[in-house]
Amino acid sequence: MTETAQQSTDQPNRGVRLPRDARRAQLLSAAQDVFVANGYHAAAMDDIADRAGVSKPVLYQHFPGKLELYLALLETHGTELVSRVREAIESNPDNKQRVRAAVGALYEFVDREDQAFRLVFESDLRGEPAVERAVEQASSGCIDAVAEAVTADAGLDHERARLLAVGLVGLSQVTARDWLDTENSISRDEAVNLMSTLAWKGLAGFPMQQG
Amino acid sequence: MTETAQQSTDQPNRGVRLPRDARRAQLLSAAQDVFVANGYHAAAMDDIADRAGVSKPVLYQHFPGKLELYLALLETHGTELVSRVREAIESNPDNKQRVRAAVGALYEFVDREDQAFRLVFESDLRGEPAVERAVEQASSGCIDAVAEAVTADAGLDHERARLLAVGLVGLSQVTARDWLDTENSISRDEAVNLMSTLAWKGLAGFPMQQG
DNA sequence: CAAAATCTCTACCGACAAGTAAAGTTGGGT
DNA sequence: ACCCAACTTTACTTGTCGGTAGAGATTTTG
Repeated sequence: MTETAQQSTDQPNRGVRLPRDARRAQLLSAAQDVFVANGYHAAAMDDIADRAGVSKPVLYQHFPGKLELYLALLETHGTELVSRVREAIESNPDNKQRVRAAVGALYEFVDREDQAFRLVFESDLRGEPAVERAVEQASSGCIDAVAEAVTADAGLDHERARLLAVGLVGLSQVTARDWLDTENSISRDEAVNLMSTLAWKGLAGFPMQQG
Repeated sequence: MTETAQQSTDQPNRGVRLPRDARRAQLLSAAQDVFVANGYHAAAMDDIADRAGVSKPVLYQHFPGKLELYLALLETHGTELVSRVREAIESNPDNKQRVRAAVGALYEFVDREDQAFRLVFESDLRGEPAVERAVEQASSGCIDAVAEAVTADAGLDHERARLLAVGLVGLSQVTARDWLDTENSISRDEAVNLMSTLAWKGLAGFPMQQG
């Protein structure tokens, strides 16, 4: 039994009091649903409060404003993603399998039920430094993780290795989103296989190319 | 005394009448600057009018609303991009050079002075069907062009070829943007070389993989 | 040179959403 | 059972921005 049950569409539990942590978690969850569905701008604080079965001031007792609420989600999922990618890479000895694991981690993140990736990869809030920083942090976290693994193997200097890493992460991210949009598509495993093979074969061209 | 000579402080041409087409073009240019700099939401119609040295009602005599103005730019640059990619592919006989030309076209587009790519690749307007359609059209236009070239060469079925094409386009697009952000970086040509090599070597792994 | 048509500007309206103050309500401690 | 404290809610304020009406200027035409 989930004591912090979500109020999806109706609000049967309006008025019930929750411990502070549970309430905060519930608000975050509701906010995520609304932000994912509508984007930052179209998401109204009223919508979020309604979704949580709560009124607006309650929201403002837990978060100082809309931006902070958004940032809390963004940072959580950003670091989450970076962790998953790092784990995937570090828990595999072989470099080829590392690439596959990294691509797999990206796909898994995109395939999550809560669609958290839309916050990180499709944020519609621009010009806000804190947001750009959070997104940049997630992005460069993944890139650095891949770049480290690639540098040694491909025998490239840091700058070029990083560009390759950017390519691999971008490739995974974009294809993962496309794969998700294409409903009746091939299985996730096969998509990951295709992409990691593409990446690996591509990388294989480089040591001899440079040295 | 009552000279309205204040005109020349910011916008020297304030008050000057222009033929309809010229005015429209100027407005589009101003709008692009503002949309690129601030994104859709933060761009105010007043800003655009000011930037064009014109007042707001003039804007509304040429475009029925903010959305239509935005769409006009989006569609123009979207089709422009697709054309460039198609040209790049079709004007090269060799498949390897086709890949390089396609990647080069993406980089060129991103490297344009007016930064039009930010409208197509970083649009912060979501939920508006017309916008999603325009972006989708640009995206799929590029993808299809690449997919056609890839299908024959790699001996893959349509679905997998398309996924690969998505990967190549995504790879180019993401790395191009990253390359642009990294000021003191390697030259565009070398970046294009790196990426198209990565793509080509990666693709080379596929005919034998499947057949 | 004068008058009208046309273009442009200043000033305004209304909608919408973030954030808040004060009233109302519920539950826990004694 | 009662009262206090914390939690919730209703209802409001405020600021911003898309869009518009009517006044003012300028070029063209008779």
